[in-house]
Amino acid sequence: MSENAREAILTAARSAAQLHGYSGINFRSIADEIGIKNASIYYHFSSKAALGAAVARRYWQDTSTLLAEIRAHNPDPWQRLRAFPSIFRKSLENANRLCLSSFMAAEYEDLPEEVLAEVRAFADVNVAWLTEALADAGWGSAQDRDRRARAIYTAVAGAQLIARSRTDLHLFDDLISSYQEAGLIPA
Amino acid sequence: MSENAREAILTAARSAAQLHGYSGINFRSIADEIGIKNASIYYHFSSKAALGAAVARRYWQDTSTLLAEIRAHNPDPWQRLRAFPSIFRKSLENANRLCLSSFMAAEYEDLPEEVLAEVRAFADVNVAWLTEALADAGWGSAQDRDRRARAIYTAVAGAQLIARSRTDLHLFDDLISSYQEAGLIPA
DNA sequence: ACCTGAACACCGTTCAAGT
DNA sequence: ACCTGAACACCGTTCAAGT
Repeated sequence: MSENAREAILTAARSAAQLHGYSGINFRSIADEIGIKNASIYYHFSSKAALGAAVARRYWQDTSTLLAEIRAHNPDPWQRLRAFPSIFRKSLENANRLCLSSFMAAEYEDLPEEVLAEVRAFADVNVAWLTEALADAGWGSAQDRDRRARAIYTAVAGAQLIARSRTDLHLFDDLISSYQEAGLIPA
Repeated sequence: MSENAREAILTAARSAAQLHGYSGINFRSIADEIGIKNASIYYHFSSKAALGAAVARRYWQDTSTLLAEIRAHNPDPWQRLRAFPSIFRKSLENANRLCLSSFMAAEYEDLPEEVLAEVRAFADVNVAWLTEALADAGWGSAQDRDRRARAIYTAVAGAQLIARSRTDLHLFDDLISSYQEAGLIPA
């Protein structure tokens, strides 16, 4: 049960964090969910900060894997750029969940530094992936690509946030289409 | 002290909410700050939900006033569109505060319905103002304008969220410039 | 009309104690 | 090695009580 308990805690904490944020990670609820006592969580994670950092680290690592799969399945860089928003869409499809990193960006003032570092890593992974796709597409200069990659990531994260507040997947799709029509996301 | 206490509570709660969210509105801290006891807040607001709704309502009303001033000072609709992001920039300048509505959009799952209604009103006010500016500029069809207004509002809110997580005003300016260069914000 | 103290169930955290 | 019970200071909320 040792490795299993640790994994079960991580899974439950991530699910809670995408719904309620870092501040909404509740040790008693998580413990109940996986059938241990809340004090037991401290055997696996030294503090809420440590648990939060572990959740955020695992989150960007999983996202990095997903992005690598999209890259592997889509040799055409333009297709990759079109596929990028699908990761954010999947969160909304999954019980209206928000990107963990967006939630934690909002909670910036209350986050321990070790958690913040992982939040920044998530953004970096996404921006690097987009930059590479733009480069493969032969789009713009190196500096232009970095700027545009940040703009795309930011706008898509914003679309997820706003669509969530209306529980409206169609609004998300519509915002992404608008970005594409406007030329923000090259197509 | 009666009207003053109510106003003082609203001001302190708004400040806290832009830094820590709805869940971070703390009755004991607010009471300390304005020199009353936490139980006294319930004389002015029947619950945390009622206080949160009052804060969010006041917030979109104040924003609506600010937007009207920008409109009054900028007869040129293109100038108005360029000025729009300045409201979100001011929040960041003010101790890295986030748009209350963005924070509450993240907290969607934990918000009482009466608070959510005010969050939606904030987005509506912003989108309506942008739609009007696009119309005055003779930009697109009525349907295009509504879609584009939503996209601009969403992307700017996203830029504020991401720039906040790096405490980086320059990043905010850079993202807005990218939006303009990409043509998302007509210039 | 406006405010307070004391109590409630709830949080993260600690720690000595169990197996 | 892994888990627990009991305690701590903290939260939103209630309510009877003060002026």
